[in-house]
Amino acid sequence: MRGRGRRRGWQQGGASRLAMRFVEPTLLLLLHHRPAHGYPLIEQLSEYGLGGIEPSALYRALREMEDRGWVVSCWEEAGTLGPPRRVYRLTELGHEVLGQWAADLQEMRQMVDRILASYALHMEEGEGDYH
Amino acid sequence: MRGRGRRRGWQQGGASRLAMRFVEPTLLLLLHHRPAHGYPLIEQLSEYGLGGIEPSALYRALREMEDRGWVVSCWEEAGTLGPPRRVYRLTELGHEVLGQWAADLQEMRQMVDRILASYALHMEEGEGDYH
DNA sequence: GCATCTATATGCAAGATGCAAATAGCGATG
DNA sequence: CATCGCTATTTGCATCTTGCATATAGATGC
Repeated sequence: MRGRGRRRGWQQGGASRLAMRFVEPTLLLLLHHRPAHGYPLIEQLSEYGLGGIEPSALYRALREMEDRGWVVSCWEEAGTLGPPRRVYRLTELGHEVLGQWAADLQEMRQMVDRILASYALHMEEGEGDYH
Repeated sequence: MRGRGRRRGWQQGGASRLAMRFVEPTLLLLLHHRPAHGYPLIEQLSEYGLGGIEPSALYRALREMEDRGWVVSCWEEAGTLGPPRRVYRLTELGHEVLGQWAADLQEMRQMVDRILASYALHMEEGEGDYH
């Protein structure tokens, strides 16, 4: 993997910590789509705007999700392009958690919309002044 | 302040940590609207869906924003309903940071849209199954 | 053999968070 | 005036999270 998926734009400053919070639900979504091992998920996350995640953070997130019973893993020894792969698969519990995350993200989106609307309104009125 | 603004709904589990990330930009927005001290901001945050924030977390966030030069504070001794108030006011730098936050939140909103759209699509196709 | 890519894991310092508690001024009630 | 409840801010601390470096190691091509 080359220098692709570096962090840029919104993923800096306070927003970078914000981005990390979306790793968990996005992993659930990707694993809901199909079972996978960690390494390619790094690239897939960047397609969702989560580029540049630390590999260690990703692997730790997957292990923790397994501890919670949201996923289960097994080793794939043959046919890899390197060492064995730990392949994760969503459980029924993980499926439920994903559903809850989807609901939470919708509520969160409404909150963000409220913030942005309030900001836009105030910019319009105040012509971008500060006091 | 009575029992209002307790945490509920989306602000539980992983999403509660997510919510914390919006405290900083929301404070910038509220202080952009008008200068204020910490205590009433607790209630105002809950109007933006950030109810139940720990007072200590709020006060620490304000102090840190001051360390970074995004706000300045002064003491209001007279006319309070209790002890002196530390009143915060947005600086020009804070105004710029708020603008950056607004841009970041818009990008983040797009990311969430992509996640939710992908989830909805997959639910439609798979009838909510997991594999 | 050696470099490179694939693949996962650990260790640690620094930073963020939750919860409890300390401090203290003000107003109302008895 | 003693006390209660609300207003108001701060500190301490244990724990959790994060970023960064590093260890390990199989596969492939030169």
